[in-house]
Amino acid sequence: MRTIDLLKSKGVSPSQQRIQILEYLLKNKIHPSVDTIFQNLVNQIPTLSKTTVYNTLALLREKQLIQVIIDNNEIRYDADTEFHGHFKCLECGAIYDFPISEIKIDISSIENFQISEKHIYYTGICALCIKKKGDENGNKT
Amino acid sequence: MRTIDLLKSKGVSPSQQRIQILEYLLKNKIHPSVDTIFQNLVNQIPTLSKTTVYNTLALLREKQLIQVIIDNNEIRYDADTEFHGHFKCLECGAIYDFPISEIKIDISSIENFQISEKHIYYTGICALCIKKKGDENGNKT
DNA sequence: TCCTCATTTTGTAATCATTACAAATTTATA
DNA sequence: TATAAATTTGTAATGATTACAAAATGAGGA
Repeated sequence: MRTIDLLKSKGVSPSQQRIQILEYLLKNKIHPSVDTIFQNLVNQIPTLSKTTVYNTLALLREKQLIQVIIDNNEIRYDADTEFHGHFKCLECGAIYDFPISEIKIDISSIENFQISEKHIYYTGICALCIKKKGDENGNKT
Repeated sequence: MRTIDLLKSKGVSPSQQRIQILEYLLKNKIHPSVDTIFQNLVNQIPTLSKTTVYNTLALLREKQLIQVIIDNNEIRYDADTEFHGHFKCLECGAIYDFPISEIKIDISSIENFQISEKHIYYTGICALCIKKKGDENGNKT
């Protein structure tokens, strides 16, 4: 589906800014921050304001066209709205996706609760960074 | 185990500030923020500085004596280090614990990754707030 | 086409949690 | 007691996010 129709299907009028921001997220699956999105789009839309990026992302989130990753210092964005987990590498800062096939929770403690968002967020060191560190140590002596 | 021994067992020298902060978390299972902790302890330790609270919590987290809940606007703290999920009510702000009996992830995408923290964070509206809202609507007309 | 109203965008100025940093205090050790 | 190390403290940044009002844009009717 075209980005315009995606927006329309959720009742969002497709302004240039909204189209470009959503399109950026659909094409760049790097879980960018507000600042990354802004820096990458301000070339194409020279008048773009960071407030617009904030406003638009809040709207897209509300309409469930995107989901957010609550990171330590900032929020990162993901156009993949399927339920999945995120892994943040504390070394290089990259955020990886990983699938979740099943999660069993004892529902009794939050029975009758109305759930709106589910976040699965792991932190640690990714394989690339572990290897990099190992190599560095190996080169010593 | 006494709080002092708990600290010692992880190699943390048990200063008054550290004892009181950890003890506060052990006794008040409300997932408090830095500010809540500070406000509640400054009566007992009049010289207490917010920086100390930050420093201490970072230390306790590093030593795995506590875990953190990465909330939208701030970090909240939990002395229960067992793996479990958190539910944040967007209406009243309370954070509930819930047990997780099993979580199956397709490990292949993050194979050989070194995991240090796992966060399971749901948001929505808790049963109390749903009921409250229902009652309010019922009282109308 | 022009006018008017509603929507969207923009820029600036707050807000607020967190961090940086260096001085002051406390504790441990010789 | 004297000295060094560890801990605490206060103040000043930092930086993401929000508030808010003005400016720009777009839709619909006369």
